[in-house]
This record gives sequence, C-alpha cells and structure tokens, in this order.
Amino acid sequence: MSADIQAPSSAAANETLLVVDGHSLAFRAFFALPVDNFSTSEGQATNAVWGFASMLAQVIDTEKPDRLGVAFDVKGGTFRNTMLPQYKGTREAAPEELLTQLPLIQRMLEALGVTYIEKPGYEGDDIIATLASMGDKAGYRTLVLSGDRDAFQLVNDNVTVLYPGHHFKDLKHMTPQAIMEKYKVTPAQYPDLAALRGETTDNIPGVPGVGDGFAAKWINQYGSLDGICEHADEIGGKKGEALRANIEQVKLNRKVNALVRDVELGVSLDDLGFGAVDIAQVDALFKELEFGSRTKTRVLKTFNTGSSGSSGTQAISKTSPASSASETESVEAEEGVAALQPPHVEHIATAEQFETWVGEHRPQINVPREIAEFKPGDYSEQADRGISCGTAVSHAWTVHAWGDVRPGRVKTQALAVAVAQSAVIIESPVDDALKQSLAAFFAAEHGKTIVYGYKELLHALGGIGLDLPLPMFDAKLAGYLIQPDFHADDLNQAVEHFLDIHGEDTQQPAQGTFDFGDEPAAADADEQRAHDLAVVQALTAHFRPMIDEREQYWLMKAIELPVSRVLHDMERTGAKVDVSRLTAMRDQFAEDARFAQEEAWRHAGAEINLQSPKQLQKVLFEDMGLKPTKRTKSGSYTTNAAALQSLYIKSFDNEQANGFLGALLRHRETNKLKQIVQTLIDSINMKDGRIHTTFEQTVAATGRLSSVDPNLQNIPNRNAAGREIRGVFVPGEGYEALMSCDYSQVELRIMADLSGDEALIEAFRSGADFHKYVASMVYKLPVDQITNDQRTHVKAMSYGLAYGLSTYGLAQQLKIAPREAEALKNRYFETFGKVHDYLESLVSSAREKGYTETIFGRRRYFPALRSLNRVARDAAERAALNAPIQGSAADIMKIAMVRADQALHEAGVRSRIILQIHDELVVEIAPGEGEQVTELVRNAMEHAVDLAVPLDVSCGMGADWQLAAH
DNA sequence: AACCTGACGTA
DNA sequence: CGTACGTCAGGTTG
Repeated sequence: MSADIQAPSSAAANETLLVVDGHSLAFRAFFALPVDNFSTSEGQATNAVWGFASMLAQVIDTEKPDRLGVAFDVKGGTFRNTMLPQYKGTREAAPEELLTQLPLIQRMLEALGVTYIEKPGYEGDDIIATLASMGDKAGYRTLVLSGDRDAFQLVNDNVTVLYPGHHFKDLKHMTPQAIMEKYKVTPAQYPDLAALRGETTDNIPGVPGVGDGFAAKWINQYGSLDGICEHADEIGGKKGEALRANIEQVKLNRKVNALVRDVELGVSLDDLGFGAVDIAQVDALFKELEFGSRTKTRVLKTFNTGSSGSSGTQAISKTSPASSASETESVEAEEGVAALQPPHVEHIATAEQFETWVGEHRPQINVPREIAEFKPGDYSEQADRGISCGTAVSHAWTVHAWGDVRPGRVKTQALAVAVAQSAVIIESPVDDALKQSLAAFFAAEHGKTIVYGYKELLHALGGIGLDLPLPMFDAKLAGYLIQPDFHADDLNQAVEHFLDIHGEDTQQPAQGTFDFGDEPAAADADEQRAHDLAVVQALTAHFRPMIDEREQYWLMKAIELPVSRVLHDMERTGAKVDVSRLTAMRDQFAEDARFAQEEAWRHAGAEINLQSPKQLQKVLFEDMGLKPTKRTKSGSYTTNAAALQSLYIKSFDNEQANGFLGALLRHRETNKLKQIVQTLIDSINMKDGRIHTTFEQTVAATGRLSSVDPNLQNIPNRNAAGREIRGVFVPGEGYEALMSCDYSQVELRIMADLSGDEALIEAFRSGADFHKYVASMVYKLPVDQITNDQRTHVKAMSYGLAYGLSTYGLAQQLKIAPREAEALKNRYFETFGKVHDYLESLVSSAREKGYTETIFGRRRYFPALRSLNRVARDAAERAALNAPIQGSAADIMKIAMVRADQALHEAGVRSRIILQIHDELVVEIAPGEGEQVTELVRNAMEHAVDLAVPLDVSCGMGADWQLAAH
C-alpha cells in the first residue's frame, strides 16, 4: 500500500467528524413518532423536529464528534432525475406534515450553531460524500449518519457509516469489515451490487429475482459490474436471462448511484465546529414549537458543550412536548412509557389471598359513574358520543391472561390482576372458592378494568369458567382505532411499534399458541408476565389521550368492546356442519377435478402440474404458441380465468389448445371447490362437529371484520356449484333452522345519506326495484321501458362509484366501448350531482386532513395522497374514496350485531348469531323461535342507525345456509 | 423453513 | 386501469 501523498491539511489526529444526512434523519424521526402527540396548538406538526433533535443528540453523546455538518437536499431535480425520471419517486413522496418541518429543523440547527449545507442540483448524498472525502483526507475519523445505503460506498478504514436498524438506537457501525460481512463485497463494490439488486425505497428496479446474494456472487466471480457485463452471456439460468434483459437498467442504476465527491461547497472543515448555541433563538423557537423546558435542557446539554464533547450525558428521553391532548395529564401519561416498570408480582391460589390483596390495593380514586356503568345500546343521534374515560384508566385494574385462546381449543394457562405496581398471578386450574371470589370481583368492578384484547381474554377466562363484563379500556382495540392499517401480531410488536421500546430478549411465544413442550423457567415466566402487564398499562396510558383527543372513546366503549363480546360468543358457539355431506362433496369435486386433469393432460401431451402458473405459461404461450393477453405485475403472462376464457373463445380452430383450455378451466373450478371443502373438513372441531372461526377485529383497515382459520366469509355464493357448499352449514343439536339476514345496498344508502342527494334518496324511499328506478332516472325513461342491459349498466355504475371505478374499468366490466362508459358516467352524475360532489369532497378533505372518517368517527390515514408517484396516489385516492363508505357500513353492521345480540338475550330466546359476512348475519334458530327471532334481528339491523333513507333488510330461513338464502 | 407470487373465493 | 380481506399451491430463498 502506497503512502498517502497528500499530507493532512490540518492536524486532525484523533478528531472526529460527523456528517449527517438531514433528510434521512428527518424521515426517520417523522415516522418514528406519532404526529398526533407532537403538534402545536395551532396544528403545526413537530414530531420530526423533536425526533431530529433527540436522535442527533443521542449520536453526539455517544460519538462525541469534534466537527459536525448536516446535509440537505434542495427542492427540484438533480442530474439523476434527468437520467432516471422515476428516481426517488417513492421516497420524495414526503407527507406535507413532514415537509413543513424541514425549515423548522434547519432553523433549529442554526439556533444550535450547527452548520447545514444544501446545494442546488446536488443531493444531500453528494454533499455527504464530499464532506466525508474531505474529512478522510484531513485525517479525521469520519462518521456518516445516514439511512441511505448508497452511503456505503464511502466506507473505508477512516470512514464509517452509522446506519440505523429497526430502532434508531441500534445504529450499526458499517465499517469495511461490516460491509464485507453483510454483503460479501467491498465498500467500493457496493454500488455495483446495489445497481444489480435495485432499491425499492428509491423506486429503482434491479434485476428481478436477484437479491444481495446473487449480486455478490457475480461480483466476486467477475470482479465488478463491468466484468459481469462482459461475461453476461456466460451466466446461465433464469437469473442470467433476467440479467441480460435488464442490463441497461443496471448500467443506468450504477451511473445514478455513484456519489459525487467533489462538489464545490464553499465551506471548509474548520467551519464545521459547533457549540455556539444562540440561546435566545433556541428559546424563541422552542417556545413557538411548544417544546417543554425538559426538552430544552436536554438539547442544550448536548449542544452547548459542543465540540468539546459531553461527558456521558443521556440522550433526550422520550417525553412528549406539549401533547395536544388536554393538559391534565400530559406528563403522567408518558411517564410509564420511557421505561417500563413491571409491577411486583405474587402468586396466589386461594380466595382469601385474593381478597386480602384486593383489599390492600383497591384504588383510592373511583372511576366516574357514567363511564363505569356505561351500557351500550343507545345508538341514536341523541347518544352522548363525546364521552371519555379521562385519567380514570390509571386507577383501573389491569386484567390479563395467558394460554391458547383459539376458539374451540382454549387452554388457559394463567391469569393476572394488576393495579399500579402490584399484581397477583393465578395459575390454572383455579380452585372453586377462588373462582367464585374472582367472579364476584369482576362483576363488582365492571367497567373499571383495562385489558389488551377483550375477545381473547374472554376466551381465556371462559376456559376456567369465568366472565368479565365490559372493560373500561382495551389497548388492542385502541391501537386499532389509532392506526387501523398497522397490525401487531403480539404484545411485543405493539410495544415496539407504538412505544418504541425494544424488549431485551423478552420473547414470548406467539399469542394464540401455547407450547407445552418447553415451558420457561418459573422466574422467567413471572418476569415475562410482569412485563406483559406493564406493557398493557403503558399502552393504555399511551393511547388514552390520543383516543380522547380524537373523540373515539365512544367508538371503543359503545361499539368495539360490545362487538368483541358478541364475536367471542359467536366464535365459541361455532357453526355446525354436515360432515358426511362435506366429505361426499369433497370426493365428488376431487373426481371431477381428476377427470378434467386427465383430459387436460391428454391434450397437452404431458402430465404438467395444472396448479402451476409457471408450467401453464410454458405450455400455453411457448409450446402451443398462443397469443398472451395480459401480463401479471411481475411481467409474466397471466393464466387467470379471464385470460384463459378469452383464449378459449379465440382458439376454436385449434382443437388441441381449445380442448386443453376447456379442461383446464373445468379443473380450475372444481379443484378450487375441492380445496375449499377440504379446508372446511380440516377445521372441524372433533368435540362438537362445529367449525369455530376466529373473527379478527383489528385487521381490516376500513373497520370491517375478517375471518380466519378458516375464513367463513368467502364461502362460494356466486355460482350454483359453489353455492352447494353453503348447504353443509346446518343447525346443530337442539336447533331447527338457520336464518340469514342481509342489508340491501348498504353502501349506496350510506352514499345517499352522506351526499344528501335528493334524487338518490328518493330512489331509495320509493321502495321500487332500486337499480331499475335509478336507470329510469339516468335514462329519463319510464321504469317499464328500462331494458335489462340498461339496468345492468346502471347497477355496475352505482357499485363502481364507491370503489373509484374508472371509466376504463367500467367499460371492461360491461364489455362496452370506453366512450359509452364515459357517456354513462356523465349521465349518471348529471342525475346525481351531489353524489359526484360528495365523492370529490371525500378525497379532497382526506388530502387536507390526512385521513378519512366514518359516520362514527373511525379514522384511516392516507399519507400516499400526497405522493408524487401517480400510481400510488391514484390508488390512495380510490382507497380514500372507499374507506368512509365501507367503514360506515362496517360500523352500522357492528351496531346491528350488538343490538341484535342484546335483543335476543333480553327476549330470553336460545337462538344465536353464529356468522357475520360483512352485510349478512347468520342466526341459528331454536325450535319455535323462527318468527320472533327474525323480527328481532331484522329490527336490530334496520334501526341500527337513522339515515335519510331506510335501511332495507331481507331475511330468509331454511334447513341449511343455502336454503336460508332469499 | 420462511417468504413471495399467482390465482381465486367473499362482500 | 375497482375497495376490503384470507387461503392454497407452487416456487424461490437463505
């Protein structure tokens, strides 16, 4: 190795230079912290500013740099965009709420005496590269803080990239060794690897199917990207093919990801000292941002000491500055969050011990009566939807349980009750006296408990014969209301995501399963349980102000919690199936499928796997030479039913292909049905011959339920053969029929109500054939002159509205010309002008506020509405159009379920709800209750909510689900 | 073994 | 180039 000819320009031995990617850090901060907790009274978001300060302070405290520079991108394209127009298309889709914070971050840096640099035409990355090279040459130990992997090319013995992991705290020090270890290439080779792999976050495609592994393999084989290009022909297999097909893209990627290291910045490293804080400016800015004094003290502690380094100061702790929630408890709520404080736990086994503990720990402050004794049931406009549980949560009992909570196979392991810093754990089995004591306690303390997952808890408690009346707060439901498109699989994930606390190896078995095999040592188990309890408390403290601020407590207390209870009952009850009919169907479908398969094989001349799209593509488009129609998103030719159908029609002169396609289509259908039936058979509970699905209450982003294990919400219903499967769902022992009630056109009725469109409202009030009536209005013809086609077209248009259907899509569905579809749409909106305005307003208000809202205040956030990527933005617009409509329908059905369940209980009947399929309820009918129950359920559904139009419910009853259709 | 994709069932 | 889901089977990845 030759000596460096250029002598260091300044004596920088042992000094550290920290170069920060400002945008990357701001992004990170923005997405790490809930914007709702960090905004000023005027609505200016401050989460990114606060997070930026916190994170930067944290790095300064650990790394103690002597020089510091922050680089930013400048608005407007760079030379890279000219080469690659989609460059950073996804990344620049910064939400407005973040963009408005960038100037604030820069003002803060100025106030703190930190130099930041931006340069038109260049990216922050190039500035970083330049600064890093300068530091390297001058002999600094140079650190680059960036979440952009392109920075890895800068790494050498003097330059280390600090790359944030899942949690910002665990910054990875990317040294040459670390890069080598992770990617198996040198830092200098890294851009070659990145070019091959692509960068999804920057919207840069690489070679499909090639990841880090293969890219590294080739680089090591041929030395570099140039080497690979020269020998591209020698690389075999699918990946070789893919490489050759995309080689131009890769070369372009490589040009774009090369960082410029000699940007004329007009600053020298000597300008990058820091520590000259302008106190007055910091005061003014922090006051404006409504940051608390604690934040200011911590920030100043780090930055005031400046280049001299701070002696072991802590990073700013996670405290919310000026939470936008009411001031009564801003600190209290967050206190428990910074570090979990697991309660002290003791094991008890007798009623006496439990009662003693309760007596000693009964909270001093009582829960407001109207909350503790809240009873759902009033869903009228007059109901007080502004209720809140306030700070009462901190005085409530936490109830939690562990074990297998899958309906039909519940195995309860233990339960616990905690309050403040004390908890008791009770292992299963529970002694009778203690059980009674617990039952009395739960009954007496109804409405004063907090839980994580009421439905699951009911299963666990039910496993030992206990019940828990409606809790005050459910942290799992709260998390869902706060962020419905995030789904945590277990407590740990919830805590990591919402509280940004990463547990130190506090791994617990996945919820819902319970491993009898290797039970953890008792002490570990207790520690884990105490931790879980602390997590439930901390999440509750975290969510409660947010729920109150959004006025969503009523949603939780009056809708979600009662629905949890109904769902629990439905899951526990399950749906009875006729096993012999099921197996007979399976055998019949299997035979049909096998027959179709053999015929297909005969025509193909080979025993290919008909269930493999890949093999089908080869046979159809290569061997038989058929003309492919559409492509899949990954670029291969689709073999879906629509494509096969059109190929089938077009291939009448080709006997082989036609025969094959016909057989293939039949095989597809029958095999699918066989598979559905088999899945049902596999999920029958041996003990009661019933199927116990699990209804997921916190999965669907719009507020709908979903059904898993098995999914009973997608049992075929559209064609006769499939519909037969519904016939296997029958009443169980002691029941005589199944009844099904469903809403007609709920979503359209919601649109009529919310838009206030008189014409559409009139169409519903008329009580006539709705679609025909609408068609007569659209075409300005008497109802009796409307043709079937016209009705079908208008019906498709009506339904398409709520999905954001394009005229192109409409045309395709109706097999009409796009021009005709366009004309239909125009006529439709001429007739229903307010519907048009309403749909437009949905999207524009979502763009403004960042979220949509259902009738009952359920929110969904849509950051992608501000995306610069048209595809992403258009998709978000359609989703934002649909969310409040689908979501309001879901709210209405949930209310209907609670009302129906209540009505059935109050009437003292044995009939019970067993299934919900979005707009349909299935009820198992006890002998002689048919008529009465039908009216109860119909009434509950029809009057779930008062709209400007009536809610129409149609009901049917029969000896099985199919026969209950109407 | 864990993940992804294509296909397809429902509202 | 229509929203929201869950499941299976095949195929690839580590």
